Amino acid sequence: MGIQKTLKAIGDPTRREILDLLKSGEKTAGEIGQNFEATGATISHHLSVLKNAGLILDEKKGKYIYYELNMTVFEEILSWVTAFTGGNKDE
Amino acid sequence: MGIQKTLKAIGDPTRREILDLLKSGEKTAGEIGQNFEATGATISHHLSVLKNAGLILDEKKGKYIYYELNMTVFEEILSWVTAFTGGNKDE
DNA sequence: ATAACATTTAGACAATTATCTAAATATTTC
DNA sequence: GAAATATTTAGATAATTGTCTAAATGTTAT
Repeated sequence: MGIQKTLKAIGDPTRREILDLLKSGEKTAGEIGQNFEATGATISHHLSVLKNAGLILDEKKGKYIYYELNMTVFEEILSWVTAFTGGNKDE
Repeated sequence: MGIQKTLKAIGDPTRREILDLLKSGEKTAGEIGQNFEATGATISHHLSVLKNAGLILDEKKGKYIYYELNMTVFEEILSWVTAFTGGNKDE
């Protein structure tokens, strides 16, 4: 997937807030959107960027789409950072 | 300084390459620039963004300006990531 | 002092991005 | 099947960003 998209994705404050919300468990697009003043379309766009960056996963359940964090990709970010701080992770 | 500037700064590939170059020790703006096709002005701009984000420090030595990594801020990024991965940042 | 060198700053431009409104798609309920 | 609900997609626009050239600043050497 590449670290570029991922690091770019977390550079936006709205998207980081979405990630923070998902810390407490999966949520629908609507539930996420309720925490912001932006329109649903805008939140949908951010969700799309996060998904495309691998940071979140989506699962369709009937009328709703549930989003949740994808820990795997957070580990990749961790690897990138620890390559600087010295604490050695894979690669 | 705030994590926003920092995460935004590492979202650009040229800037990440600059950070990678500095892993092996401090370098002048000119030395850094030699690794890219971009003009000196462009590299200078990226150095300015990185410095403003706290990721690098600069020290003027006569005719040259030396840049080096600022580990402190990398630790901040690490904290942000580990808040997701559940890893304990206090140990 | 003047020239040469190292780097930044200023101003301009094109590409990218965040946001909006309106329309489209998909699912459930009546 | 039509209406209601949840979410995305399309198209437009304004703000941000990466890059360039040209000019400015600061330093060293002649």
